[in-house]
Amino acid sequence: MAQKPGSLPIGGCCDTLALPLEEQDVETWAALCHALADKTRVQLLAVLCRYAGEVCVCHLVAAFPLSQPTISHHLGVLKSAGLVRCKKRGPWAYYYPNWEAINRLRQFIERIQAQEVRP
Amino acid sequence: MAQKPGSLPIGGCCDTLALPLEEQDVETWAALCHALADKTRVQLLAVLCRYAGEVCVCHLVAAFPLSQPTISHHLGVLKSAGLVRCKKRGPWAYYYPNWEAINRLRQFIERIQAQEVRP
DNA sequence: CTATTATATAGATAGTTGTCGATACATCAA
DNA sequence: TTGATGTATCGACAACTATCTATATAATAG
Repeated sequence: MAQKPGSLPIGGCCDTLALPLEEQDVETWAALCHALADKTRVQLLAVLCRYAGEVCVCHLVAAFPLSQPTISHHLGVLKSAGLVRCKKRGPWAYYYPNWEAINRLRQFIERIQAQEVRP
Repeated sequence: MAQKPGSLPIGGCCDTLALPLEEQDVETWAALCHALADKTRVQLLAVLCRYAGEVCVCHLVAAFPLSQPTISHHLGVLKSAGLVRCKKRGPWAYYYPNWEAINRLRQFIERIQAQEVRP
């Protein structure tokens, strides 16, 4: 078969394609994206950021056309990913964004974007 | 039951919690995150960005411990989400990042982050 | 044309996830 | 204590997904 025309000098010297990201980073970023891979959770995080400080779960349940257990589930997913935290006061639970995790997500995008070669 | 202590003046005037994001934006961002909600796809996008221009699929298949159809599947998911594009030259397929979509993802994070109140 | 190679698609399967109703747990009022 | 309310958990089910093998499609070499 023909010599590949666009055959890249991959890595500059060899034919082996190096994976740029370390396993742990891949794990972290995939987990963060996974937590935001659902429309309800994207909107939930946006609400928490918009009304940060804290938002009571009962308000969230009222704002979404979903059952209370489902909202609780989505909040749990966001919390497991570290994107939000919560504290309980009396019988109420208040969720709020974890800006550090959100920042990690932005750094991921920026690291990817840093590879772009602009004209 | 007791008056809620942390009861927020949500929205400033009423008890209804407004959803900050429009349906279409939520859809877009969830779809982008969904495409990156998998370790293999995160690494794939990183590789494509690192070696942009273009990367031949056969190199990708060689670099990952997964079957060729599985790599093809993941590239298809990234392509459906608009994060990458591809062109065929002869029998080879070359994938490359779509920086515009990656930028949309960064704008999402930034819009979320813009709500943060710094001390 | 035939054989070979690169890639995509199809089909199957095990595992995951979003959703709900039912229920348990915790907190507070009375 | 009893009842009411806010929240989390459980169990179930349908839908989706990551992966594989097998196969189809496309392009090129001989």
